[in-house]
Amino acid sequence: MSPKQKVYQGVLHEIRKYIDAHDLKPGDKLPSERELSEKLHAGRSSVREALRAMELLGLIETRHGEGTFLSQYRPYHSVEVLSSFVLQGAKTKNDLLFAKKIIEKEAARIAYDHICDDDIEELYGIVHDSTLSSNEKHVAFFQFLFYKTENLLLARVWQLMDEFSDNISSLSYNQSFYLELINLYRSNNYSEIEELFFTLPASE
Amino acid sequence: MSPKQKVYQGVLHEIRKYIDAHDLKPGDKLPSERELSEKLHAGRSSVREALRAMELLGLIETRHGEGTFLSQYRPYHSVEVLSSFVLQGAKTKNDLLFAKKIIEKEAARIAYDHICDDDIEELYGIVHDSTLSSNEKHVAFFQFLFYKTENLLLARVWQLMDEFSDNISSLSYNQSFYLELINLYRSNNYSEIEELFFTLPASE
DNA sequence: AACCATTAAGTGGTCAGACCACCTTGTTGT
DNA sequence: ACAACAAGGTGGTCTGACCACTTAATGGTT
Repeated sequence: MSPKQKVYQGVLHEIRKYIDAHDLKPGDKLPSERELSEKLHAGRSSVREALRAMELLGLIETRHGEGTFLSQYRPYHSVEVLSSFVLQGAKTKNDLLFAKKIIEKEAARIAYDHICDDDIEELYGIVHDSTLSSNEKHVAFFQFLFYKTENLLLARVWQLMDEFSDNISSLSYNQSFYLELINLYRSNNYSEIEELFFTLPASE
Repeated sequence: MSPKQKVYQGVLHEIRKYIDAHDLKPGDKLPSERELSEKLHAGRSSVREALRAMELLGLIETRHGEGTFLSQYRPYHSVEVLSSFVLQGAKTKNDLLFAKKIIEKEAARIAYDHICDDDIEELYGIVHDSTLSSNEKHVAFFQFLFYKTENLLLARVWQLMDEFSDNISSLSYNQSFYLELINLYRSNNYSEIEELFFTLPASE
């Protein structure tokens, strides 16, 4: 398939498979560098390149003399590094924001089938919570929606995109948007969700 | 300052300063690994650990035999890698397949606005290409659609999900599905795309 | 038996050197 | 003038060697 793939990328892939196969959770220990090197038929330096990259992304935590451990996913590692290299492409920025919007829209639609009156009240409360900033409301609002979709994968992907887009430009919608969506939920009006997202006026 | 900081992190910092000091822009060349190693008083492997991490973040691009270059900032790389590790936490088969289907659906809708008659012929050709397996057709079909959306990020995310779902169960639709979608394109019938995806009979 | 110091083994951190594969450039020979 | 070849620079990779740190086993002292 990809004969030109570098070794460290292959190692990365293998490590992922290992984690999957052994069902490792945050805090669990990974094999030692030497052991990985031997089992994957790769030099230790190549293994380290993969591990270092993972570390910078905040995926693993490494403790001198002890070993390498799976860490709770902490995005600030990578975000920190990325923001220190202030390089931006307008095209990619749009891609990201657009993709994010699409996922939000789908979440709103999927949640439609799982939402009850109490949930609607909860959403209403978020929108009117004066202790939250505009952006925090947005995150809380959709986090709840994603929770309702019961699709953890979509939620994770969205969360990821949100973290990255935060670094570029924090996006939220006008308050009227959220209220309008709530109204659609209340009035059992599924078909207009699509339209709402397409015509929405984004604030800043 | 940071006595316990690892060498590769220091190198990372120095490289950033170098870029800043020389006002390097995307496409510009960085010093060679050996040169960096010498000037920063670090081993070449340490320099490489830093560079590999940067590469995974999408900050640099490395070309064998030529050198290392600053790249346009693309979140894709990191999103890709991060997703691959986030995915295994939410590896419910249904979550994955469902999310994938949603993205495919959205791609089909977005492509709707960018597709011309020639493109439709191309799609038609893919579906009737007898040299392709059912799964290969699926990949080729949607790869073309994603290309038309001009959103590389979505394409990558989908590709990633496809790779993962491959391990679970290779999913493709009945041939009639593809033909039906093509028909919708031909007849300028946008509104039924949604329905097509929701009522489709999957054939593994 | 309980305790603490020592030791050994395992692990990450780092470096140096050696090849290889690839690209560019300049030289050579026709 | 042109094509073929050669050399040097660059990333890609591996090996082996230390070092620093942690943990667990060891063993002797109290």
